[in-house]
Amino acid sequence: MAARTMLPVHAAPTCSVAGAAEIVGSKWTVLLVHDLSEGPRRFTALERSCEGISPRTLAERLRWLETEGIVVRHSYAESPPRVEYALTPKGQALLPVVREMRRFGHDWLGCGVHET
Amino acid sequence: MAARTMLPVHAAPTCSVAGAAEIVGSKWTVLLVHDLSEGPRRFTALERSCEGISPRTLAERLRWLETEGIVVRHSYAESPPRVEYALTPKGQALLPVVREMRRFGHDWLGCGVHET
DNA sequence: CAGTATCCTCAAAGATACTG
DNA sequence: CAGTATCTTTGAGGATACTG
Repeated sequence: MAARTMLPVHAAPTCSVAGAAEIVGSKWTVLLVHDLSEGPRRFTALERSCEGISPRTLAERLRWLETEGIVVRHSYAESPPRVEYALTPKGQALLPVVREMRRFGHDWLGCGVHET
Repeated sequence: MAARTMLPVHAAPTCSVAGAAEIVGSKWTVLLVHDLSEGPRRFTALERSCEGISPRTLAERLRWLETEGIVVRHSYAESPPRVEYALTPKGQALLPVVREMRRFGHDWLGCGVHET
């Protein structure tokens, strides 16, 4: 897919499925939620687990997820600086979707057998 | 989201979630599966229920879903011509994902309350 | 470490018109 | 009815380099 419009977000989609699709409709979004489901993660950790994402895209996605209320950013004024991202309750509400996606991938795409 | 690459499909994604995201990662795909979950539908019917999709895009999406084995096309040599699209077992396996998406949309996006 | 700043590519998909 | 043919826009997101 391509130039899908990822951002209208508050245009109140016609149906709940379409609304969820706006959010789920990105490989990165889903992957990030999946990663964060195991606990808070730092920028670099997410960068590593999302094979091939660029820092630009990662920062953008995280910012977007934050405005969607799916992720929270916690910044600790330490040295070296530490920032962690975590799921909000809304973000956690997305986990059943991710779970079913994983099941589907496992059952029908013949992959992910050994993964979490 | 935008110019997301929707088609690598057989590049065997790293994990099952990513694999499913390749499929679910389009508003249209999900909407079409959702529509077809109620039974076979004709081109024009799908065109109507997918508010705003162009015939070009619809035809393309359907073709893609067909090659993915998610949808079957049945063409009846009548006059006027009739073509119907239906979900395959693989396509039906996607329904739990759609169901969870709908639940999420309903619970957190405040929409879809009266819809199927 | 956790990002920004720039530049650029490229494919999804809209609009419109036409056809077997 | 069920699409195809063109043409064009658009914007996500990759690459790379730099910074508080």
